[in-house]
Amino acid sequence: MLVIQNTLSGKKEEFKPINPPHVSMYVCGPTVYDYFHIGNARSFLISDMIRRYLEYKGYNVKFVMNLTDVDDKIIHKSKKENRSFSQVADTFTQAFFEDIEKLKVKPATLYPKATGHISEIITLISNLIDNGFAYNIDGNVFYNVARFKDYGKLSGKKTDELEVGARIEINNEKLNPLDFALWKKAKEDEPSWNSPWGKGRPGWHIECSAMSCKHLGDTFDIHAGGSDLIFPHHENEIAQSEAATGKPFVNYWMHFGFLNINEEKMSKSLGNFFTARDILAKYPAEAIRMFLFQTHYASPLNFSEEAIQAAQKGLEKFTNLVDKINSELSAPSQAAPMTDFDFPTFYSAFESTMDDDFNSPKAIAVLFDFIKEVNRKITESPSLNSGFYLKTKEFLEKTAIGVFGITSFEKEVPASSGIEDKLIELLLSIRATAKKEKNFTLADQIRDELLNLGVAIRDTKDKTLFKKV
RNA sequence: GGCGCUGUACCCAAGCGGUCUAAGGGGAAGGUCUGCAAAACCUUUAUUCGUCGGUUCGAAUCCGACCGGCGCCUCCA
Repeated sequence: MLVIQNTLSGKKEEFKPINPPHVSMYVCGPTVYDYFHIGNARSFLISDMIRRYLEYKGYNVKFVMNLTDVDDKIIHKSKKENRSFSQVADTFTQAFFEDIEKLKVKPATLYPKATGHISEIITLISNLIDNGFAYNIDGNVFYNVARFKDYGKLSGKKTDELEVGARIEINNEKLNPLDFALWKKAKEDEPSWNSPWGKGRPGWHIECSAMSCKHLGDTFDIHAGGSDLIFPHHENEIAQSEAATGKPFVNYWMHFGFLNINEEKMSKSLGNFFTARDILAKYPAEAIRMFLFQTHYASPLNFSEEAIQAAQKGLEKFTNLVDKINSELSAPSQAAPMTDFDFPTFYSAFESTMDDDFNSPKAIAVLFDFIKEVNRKITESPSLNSGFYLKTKEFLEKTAIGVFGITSFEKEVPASSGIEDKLIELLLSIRATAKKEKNFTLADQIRDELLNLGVAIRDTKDKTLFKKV
């Protein structure tokens, strides 16, 4: 039984999709005004992991991630760089897709864009005005928070208390400082669309209501995002959607902890960030994923290169076993008796852990236990039935690869594979001869100098493996 | 000011009232294997969970106070 910590109730609840085996899931995606940073990446990777685990469970997941491609930051950047807002958005949309692919994120079912849904947005705003939940003041349309009695139910905020502490610049046009823009009247040199209220563009929150409704329906299963979106963004989405449809908007709200740096939230405005690109240039996607999944999604996580390196080191246990399996399966031995190994226990340990609100750190601990147990078998008996290796491979494919994407059975083909690998093989065969002749000085010299060149080698019984480091 | 999260070994981190004399990873130390390495395996590395009280037969887990860290209330994943 899968349970999910639901922000709406503040409790763990059993997950019951509206229409099983289908699951509808919406995650707030990027505003495409810059490269995303590793903190943003955390959200993308956590939602990827959640989606993958739901699929592991047999659900058919419709996973929608929006792209905010018109907004103040994009406009600001376009003015600064003297480009059109759509050029800026296109550039960083493309960069977004490049980066998530490198991070081995499984593509969402749909990536709807705000600018592709202007008519849906206008229809939704009209609906809200007609029902008295919104008002138009000189081409600016605002949501009337006071009209929505459940306002604050997600974030636990009370409207009267908010007003007290609010440092919002008071906009006299609004009836209430908490009211937020649904439609922003066009200014000079700003992108705009025609609407019943004149030229303008959508406010930030309305796009998510419009797009999630269009692609997932009035009520859907899971809506997720970073904790900083709880208020006001998700609170406002609820207000908009539920006022418009009269139905519950979302059944399960999930919120992710921040990625901190020096114990402070990583953010663009603080300037204390690393882009995912920068990190990907130094570390493989698997190491980044491992680093992130070794902490529970809702907890804050402090970023440090040491931590990524520790994760990468731990990952070697996976790759070493994968290499071993690959080499065993390339020369299968059916002869040995079938190995006695309790796969079902590991599957159920993995599942019961992940079923508990996606406890990935504990699930990864299960995987390490599994690896240790497999290695112990291998150590005990020199020759094992290939069926054992096949089942081991299948386990890793379903869990470590299918859910976490932290290793792979496919060999990465390096760009310069041709002659380079052949030269290494040549050196290794010379070294093998040297070893046979007990010329260990030469053998060690070859090993040391290969290592200096970034090639680590490892002798096994019948052959020598190498990998580039 | 309001609301919320958090403090576990050298570092990261799970733990959701009893199986905790507390998983897992990194690091460190010793051993087996190996020509030597590497990998793998074995052993060791918190009688203790920020501090002090309380509830309970029983608490890292619940309650209170205090100390420290963070976040939201304004764009932010």
